[in-house]
Amino acid sequence: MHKLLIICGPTATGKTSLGFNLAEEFNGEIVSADSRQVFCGMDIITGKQVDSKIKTWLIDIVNPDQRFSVADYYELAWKVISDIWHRGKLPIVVGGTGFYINALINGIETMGVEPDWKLREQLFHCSVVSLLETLEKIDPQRYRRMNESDRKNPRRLIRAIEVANQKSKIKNQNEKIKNFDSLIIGLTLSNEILYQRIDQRVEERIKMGAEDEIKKLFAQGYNWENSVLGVTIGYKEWKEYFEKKVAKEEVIQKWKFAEHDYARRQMTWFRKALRCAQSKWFDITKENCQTEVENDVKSWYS
RNA sequence: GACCACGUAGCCAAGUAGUAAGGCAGGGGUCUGCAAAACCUCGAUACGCGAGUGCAAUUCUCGCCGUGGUCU
Repeated sequence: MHKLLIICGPTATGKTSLGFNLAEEFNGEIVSADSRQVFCGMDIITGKQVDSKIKTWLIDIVNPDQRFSVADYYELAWKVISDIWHRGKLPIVVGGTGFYINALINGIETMGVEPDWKLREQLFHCSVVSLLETLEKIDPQRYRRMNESDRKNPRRLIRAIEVANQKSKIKNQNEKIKNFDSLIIGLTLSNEILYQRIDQRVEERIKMGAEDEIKKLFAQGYNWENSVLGVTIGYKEWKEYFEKKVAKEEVIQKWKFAEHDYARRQMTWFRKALRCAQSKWFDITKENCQTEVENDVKSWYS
């Protein structure tokens, strides 16, 4: 059976470096699972890393003003993975976007129901209550399945209505499930140290020219509204700075906090994912972490 | 040294004679085509110290300490 290695974990845990090492050792290629590194020109702030010897796929594949979603990721990622398999190499999925990784492994049943942008725009102005009423009317089952959190989430409600409108397009789950042997490696460490690492990395990115990167993107015609910049950590925090409303120090602090928050959300995702599949956590602050991972992969791969 | 102001959770910050908003930070969670998004949820027994008046003080009075400012 084909093998698929997956490396996940919150930001700033060294997933990419580990990926490169393992790729070298096991004749692999990297398949990125990162919802922001797909965008061209967003390099420093999203933390893109390249290795001259190791091929990395699914980085720099669209422009910041183009739409990209899990569905796109799913299609592309499987295409790439199949290709790597055909060439007799090991695909190593590396990334922090839990949603993408989860979709890749388990498939998405409503995939195939494309976004109805007209509908979305229409419903955008509706209150949560009226969205709920609409959904309850057209798809009571879905309504009942939703939890407290999702019922108050307009974005999810709108999507649910969108799906309900095109129910016939929901694909059979089985079609989407691929057959492969996967090993998931999760990287962790205590929040305290993780936050220190994040803060340090933010400082480094500023030194590397984060501010200039944003200016360059502006110069290319991208702005907070027409691109993904306005909803991306490390970029959106600068908005008020460029509007001369806040000092740079404040931007930096907000950026750090946003990364902490993001790391926490990533962890809740991975905690769940790693509970079921064939997977294992590694504490990167442990001395022999790297060796342990290598041994695990070795015994799984052979 | 004198005068004035202030002293509320890790930080910022409201407020009241009957034991106290909110924000940030922090923790937990949701998740099936925007996911670095969007959304849900949870704390902490915080009113500088001492005395006085009051049924009752964080809230009033006095003293002390601390911080900031003004003045000679």
